[in-house]
Order: sequence, then C-alpha cells, then structure tokens
Amino acid sequence: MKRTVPQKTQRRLQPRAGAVSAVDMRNDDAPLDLGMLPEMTGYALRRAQLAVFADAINALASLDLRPAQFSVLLVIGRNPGRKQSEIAEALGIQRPNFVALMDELNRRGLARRTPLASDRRSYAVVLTKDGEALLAEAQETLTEHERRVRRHLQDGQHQAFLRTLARINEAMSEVEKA
Amino acid sequence: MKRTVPQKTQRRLQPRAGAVSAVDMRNDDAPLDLGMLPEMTGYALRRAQLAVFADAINALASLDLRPAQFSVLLVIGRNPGRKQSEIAEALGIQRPNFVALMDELNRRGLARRTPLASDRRSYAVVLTKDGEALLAEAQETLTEHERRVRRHLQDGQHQAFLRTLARINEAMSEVEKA
DNA sequence: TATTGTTATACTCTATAACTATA
DNA sequence: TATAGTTATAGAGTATAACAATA
Repeated sequence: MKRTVPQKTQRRLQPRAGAVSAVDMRNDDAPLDLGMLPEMTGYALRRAQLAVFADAINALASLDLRPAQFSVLLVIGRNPGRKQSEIAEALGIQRPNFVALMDELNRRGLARRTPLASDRRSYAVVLTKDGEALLAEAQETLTEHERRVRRHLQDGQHQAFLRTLARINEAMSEVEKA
Repeated sequence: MKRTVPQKTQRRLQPRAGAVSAVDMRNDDAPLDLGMLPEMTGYALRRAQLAVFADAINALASLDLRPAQFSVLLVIGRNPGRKQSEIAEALGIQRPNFVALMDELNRRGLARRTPLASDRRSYAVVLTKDGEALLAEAQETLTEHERRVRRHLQDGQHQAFLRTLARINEAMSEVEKA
C-alpha cells in the first residue's frame, strides 16, 4: 500500500529531519485560548450554574434526592391537592417526564396521588408525613448550600444579582416566543 | 362582563352535597407557590442559562451547529495543532465523549485529525478551510445573539455581571475539590 | 507503568407521538 | 373534540471501565 502523490489523509510521516511543521512549533504547555467564550453571557451562566449545582447535588445526595426531586417535593408541599399536571407545568417539566418522577416519590412513600372526585381523569398530589419531613430536611440542607453560595457575593449584592438573573430569564423567554 | 357573585376564584362547581374534601376546596386558578425556589441562586442561574441558551441554540441551528460543536470549532481554530485531549479538557468534555463529537466534525469536513510525529498515540486537530469559514459565520451569529442578551443589561452592567458569574464559578469550583 | 484515543455502556434529562379514560 | 395521565421511544449530555497502541 504505497502512494506516491497526494496521500489521502496527509499523514504526517516521519519527522523528516528538521522539517518541523508549524503545528509542531507550538508551545504545548500554554493554556488554551478560548476565544470569545469567556465574554459570552451564556457561557459564563452555564459555568456558574454547573458549579453551584455541583454543590447542591452533593448536599442533596445525603438525603438521596436530586434537584428535580426536591423541587417536586417543595412545590407539592406548598400546593397540596393540586393536579399532577399543574405541579409539572409550574416546574417546566413535561407531563410524560413527570410520571416516572412521581412514581419514584410514591414508591419511596414521600408523595401520593389521590383521585379527584370532580374530574376522574386527574389526580391530586399530596405529600405524606415522611415526604413533609424529608422536605423540611432538604430545605435546611439547601439553606446551608445557599449560604455557601452567597459567601462569594458582597453584602446586599445578591439581591441585585438575583434580579438581574430574573430579568434576563423573563426577557429572553419573551423573545423566544416571537 | 359582570357577575353578581365573585365566584371567579371559587369555581368549584358541583359541591356535591358536602362530599367536598379539603383537597377540593382549593383555588385552582391561583399561580402555584414555588416556595424558596425563586430566592435560590442556583435556580435563578439555571432558568437564566436555559433562556439564554434557547436563543443561542436557535441561532446556531441555522448553521446546523449545536453549542458544543461551536465551542470545539472555536477552540480548535484558536489553538490549531493541539492534541485532541487538550481541546477536550479545555472545554470540560471527557475524552471518550469527545470522540464522536470530533468524528462528526471530521465527517462534515470541518476539522481533521493529523498524526503527531512526536507522539504516535496522539492526533493534532486542525480546522479545514470550510471549518474556518463556518466558524467565522458562527461567531458573527453569536455576536448578534450576545447583543440580544445584553440589551437587557444596563450599560456597563454586563462587565460587573460577568465578573460576578466568573467569581461564583471559580469559588464554587474550589469548594468542590475540598 | 502511564497515557491517548477509542469502544462499550449506562444513566439522566429532555422531547414527541400516541394510547386510555374520561370530559 | 379536547384533556389528564400514561407508555414508548429517541436524542442529547455526561460518566466510568477497559482495551490497543504507544510512551
């Protein structure tokens, strides 16, 4: 299998004595240039969100809860007796994806579906005593987590920061519809 | 459109002769209570990140690029000849997951692997002409996207905002190691 | 022994179509 | 016809173990 002319993939053959290509002259130790990425709002938002979530996920793991499970417990606890689809919508979770989530909370004895007499297609969802207790623990755990996050924001700064995040969220979500 | 009775909120029809459970007495029209969620930094970060990314994803879709593909093109373009594993690490992408990403860019003629004479285990990755052209287009597209995002930040505010995001990212990433 | 690229695999999250039983 | 819950499924994204070639 030998070729004479334009090798199909341009394989860089042997060093060919001194024939160091431009590619090989680079400094392999320098940190990579990320270009415009660090100045992009979305990139910065994503990195910060992942870093904050890593701490929250780790904290909730001690209760065997993931963030989505916590948010479901919280919203059911705050709105007992609402329909399953209302809880899902409030959290931006699609109805089909909510089923397994709810099944798991039910299996663990944390939440229950109860038939609605007024509409037999629907279920009202409520927390069990165990669910309320676990929710209370999770809220304490996440309050500590939130303190860890806010340690890195100057006093009073986090209010303005949260407002900015909410404004971006609302404004960009509107654009989305257009 | 007047009504004599303010039943708007109490529209639980068919009270069914006292057979109404506590669950059924709720106001089904009120927006749900999200509890502590809106005050949590991580929740606000996530919502904002998703909203901003929705716009970026939509913008990049016209070039048949996803955000991860754009970031790979960008970092290769800025650091031509680097090893595949270096590009992946700079973007926080695990080596096994980078393979299919790189395969796809290669299949589309946007990037190439070229053998490294100095270490025959490694490949240096570079953009093709097509890859450079598409990268340039994508950067223009995302610069417009970034303008749309910053329209919602007061003048000069976005610099402080980006710094805050970066500080949170760095600080929380350190904690992570501990 | 350690590292690079790779394969295989698995689990989460998300998104859509379509079924059922009700309304 | 339309809606609530469900099933099935598919696509990304992400994570780890292990192998071959090479260092």
